[in-house]
Parts: sequence; structure tokens; C-alpha cells
Amino acid sequence: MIDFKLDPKSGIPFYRQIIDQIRYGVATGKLSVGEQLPTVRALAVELKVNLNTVSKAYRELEIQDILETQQGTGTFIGNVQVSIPMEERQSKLENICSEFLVIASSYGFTHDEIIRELERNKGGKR
Amino acid sequence: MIDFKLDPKSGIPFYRQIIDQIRYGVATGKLSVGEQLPTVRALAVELKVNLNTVSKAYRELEIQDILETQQGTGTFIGNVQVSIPMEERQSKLENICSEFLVIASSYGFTHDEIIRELERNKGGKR
DNA sequence: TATATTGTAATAGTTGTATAGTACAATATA
DNA sequence: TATATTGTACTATACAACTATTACAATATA
Repeated sequence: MIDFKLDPKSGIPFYRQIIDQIRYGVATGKLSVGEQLPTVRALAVELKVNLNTVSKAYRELEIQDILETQQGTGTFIGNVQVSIPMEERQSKLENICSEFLVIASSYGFTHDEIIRELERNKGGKR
Repeated sequence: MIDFKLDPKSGIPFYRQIIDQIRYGVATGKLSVGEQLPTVRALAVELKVNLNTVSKAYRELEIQDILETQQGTGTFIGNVQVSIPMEERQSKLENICSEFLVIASSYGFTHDEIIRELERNKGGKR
């Protein structure tokens, strides 16, 4: 099961964030074939978004053959394995990192400060 | 002068991207106090966006005292430097870092991958 | 079979973003 | 003073994202 997280400030639509996280969950093996996802209603409540928003995300993923839905039963991970190309994964990493750097720097934090804080964070639970 | 770049695919609104880049420029010293920014019309043409979009970005930055505008003359970097108290600064750093980590992790990136990417980013221009 | 649960669909309304166009106000400059 | 340049303001339009609400269809289960 995924620990879904939405970031309202990111500017990225909720339904896209849900899609991304499921895709990455599948790609990284956190979600395995046949596994049931939360129901649209359950996930909507959990993420405090509208039912339609979750539904939209699931629908798109079904079109991509990543999910299989059965009305009355639920939504499941399809058996088409999603392998995210290395380049795509790398560019995603680069994107979120450089976006983060711009924001952090705009607050006056230096590159080193940021890395130091992340290193510090790495050790202990918080 | 800043080399403005807009990324339509990022999902981040144009006016926000403009704001971030100016804030970033100020924070990193690329933009110094008193320096004149491109006129709203010039920047709008350069970025191929509407005049109102640039105007909105400048307006928000003026409210934040980061810019000073004089009608008929232009828009300039203000001389009020945003200094944050040490404790507040530290907790701000912690906040944005841990938020970022949550998001990045949800995409399946490990702590180490992230730090490595940030380190990599540190060296070269991009 | 009856009921609950699941996904689906449709409508209406709100908000944020961006565009296009026009006009005006303040300042600089020829 | 006249003109150009700058920022500002306003209206209208369009679209995407999201919410709220309601209803329906398919399946599971008691």
C-alpha cells in the first residue's frame, strides 16, 4: 500500500499527483500485480479531495492499462508491468530537485545549507 | 540581468515561475539592489506571455517589498532585504526540506539519490 | 433476493490561470 | 509642450482543475 501525499502548493493537479505516485509505486515494486487499491471513496476521504478527482486519476491509469477496475469490486494493479525508462526517472528527479533548489534558494538558503540539512535529516526519524 | 525561462510542462503557473526566478536572483546576488528589471511589456514579449501575467508577478513582488515600481520609469529591485531571525530561519529550512523529502520519497526516490542529485547540481551551471 | 459496496456518469458552480483588447495615469524625454 | 514609455486597471473570454451533489450500474455478500 502506498502512503499517498498531496502537495497543494506544488501547482501540480491532484489527479496528476495521484497518477504519478501510483505509477512510481508500480515501477518501484511497492505495488504488485493484482493488489487492490483503496476505493475511490476511501482515497478521496483519505486525501480530502473529491471523489471525482480520484476517479479521474484511476480512469486515466486504466486507459494506460496500469489499473484494472471492476465495478462493484474495486480497482487493482494490472498485470502490464510499467517500467519507467531510466531517463524519465532521472529527469523527474532532476526536475523536482531543481524546482526545490529554486524555492529554497529564494528563501536565501545556500546549496550547502540545504544538503547539510538533508543529510542531518537522513539519520534520525522525525 | 536574469535569463528568464518558463517551463510550461512543470505545472507551475507562469507568474509563479517569474516570481521564483526573481526571488532566486535576489537571494543569490544575481540581481542587486536598485537594478532595473525588464519592463512588463518587454518581459512579456521575451517570454511570449501576456502583459498581465508579468504584471501580476511584479505586483506580488512589490507587495512583498522585493520590488519597487515607478510608473513611467520602470521596476527595480527594492532595498529592503528580507532578513529572517536565526531560529525562524532554521525551522523554515527544516520545514521545506522535510516537505520536499516526503514528496520525493513518494515518487520512489531514496534519500541518497536525492542528495546525490543535489550534489551533482551544485557543481555545474544548468 | 435484498442490501451494501464498488466504480461511473452527469450536472452545476467555483477558483485559478492566462489571453486579448482597450484605456488610463505617471513619468521621461525630445 | 508634445510624444513616447512605463506601470496600472478593467472587461470579456476561455480553459483546466476541483468541488458538491445526485443518480445509476455492476458486483459482492448476507
